[in-house]
Amino acid sequence: MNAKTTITLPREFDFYKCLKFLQRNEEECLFKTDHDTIYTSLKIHEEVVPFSIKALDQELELNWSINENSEDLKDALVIHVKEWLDLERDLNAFYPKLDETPNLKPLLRFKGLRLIGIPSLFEALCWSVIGQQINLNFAYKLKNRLVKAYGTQCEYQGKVFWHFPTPERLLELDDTFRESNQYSRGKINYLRNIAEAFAEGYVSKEKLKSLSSFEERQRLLTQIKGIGEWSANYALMKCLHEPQAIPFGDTGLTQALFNLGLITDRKDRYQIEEFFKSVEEWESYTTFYLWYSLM
DNA sequence: GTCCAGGTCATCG
DNA sequence: CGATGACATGGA
Repeated sequence: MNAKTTITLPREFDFYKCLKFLQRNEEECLFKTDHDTIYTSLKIHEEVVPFSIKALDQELELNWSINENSEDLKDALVIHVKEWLDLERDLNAFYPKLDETPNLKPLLRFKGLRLIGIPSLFEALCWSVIGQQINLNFAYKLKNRLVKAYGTQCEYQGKVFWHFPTPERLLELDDTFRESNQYSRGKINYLRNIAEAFAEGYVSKEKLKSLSSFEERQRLLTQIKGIGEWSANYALMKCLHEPQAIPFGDTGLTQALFNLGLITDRKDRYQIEEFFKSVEEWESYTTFYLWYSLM
């Protein structure tokens, strides 16, 4: 049996700009897209539920298959999609900031783009480790192999995609997998460290949310070996939509800032800190728009 | 062949 | 402390 619901869209929202970001790499396996729909999955009560998100004029239409214990499935899906696509944020305070800073005006052409997140903290941290130090194409290849070896396959409306592995599954990572899949020793160790932290309950999204300051949240994450400042801030930005989470050291970020003439020395952290003072409270949104400017 | 990609850690001086 | 090298691989 099929079920559906809709989400009314906020004012500043452009589905196709978001879709372009989602379509940036063909190796992406956690969701699939076509011209107006996203196909993906959400885990609820230990069950992976595939569903679709279709863009209509004024709303998004969610579709999924009904099963026995899906009482609160609808609410969970709506909350998840709102979080993933950051639909609740009021962007009206952001665009004046871009308009006021001369070199940021080019970013106004991305109006309606939302900060596409990674609602699962575990996945966000693993993805940050996979992306460390290598180019994005290679990172997507590595993620693809990891997910297909340890994740869950889904099929919905004729599309095939995957759900990210659990921490318990990634505890199984070993040298056999490493050697045949071109992972470095470092990445495997780091992924295992993250998996351990989650399996033991030492790190969780709930725990992170209960901390009262950015510094405390950053500290909890960087206690995992393999999660440095860049990875912690990346995860805080993509998972908690933390406004002040700036992924310092990010080559894409510095490249974009340099392209727009906002910094003159790509290695000068001070210049980057100074720049971000001009977009206070919107640091992560600006970062996301800067990344988008590179696509 | 060299250098750099959505970095991090261990090991120096 | 700050500097340096290793890490796996592919593309420019």
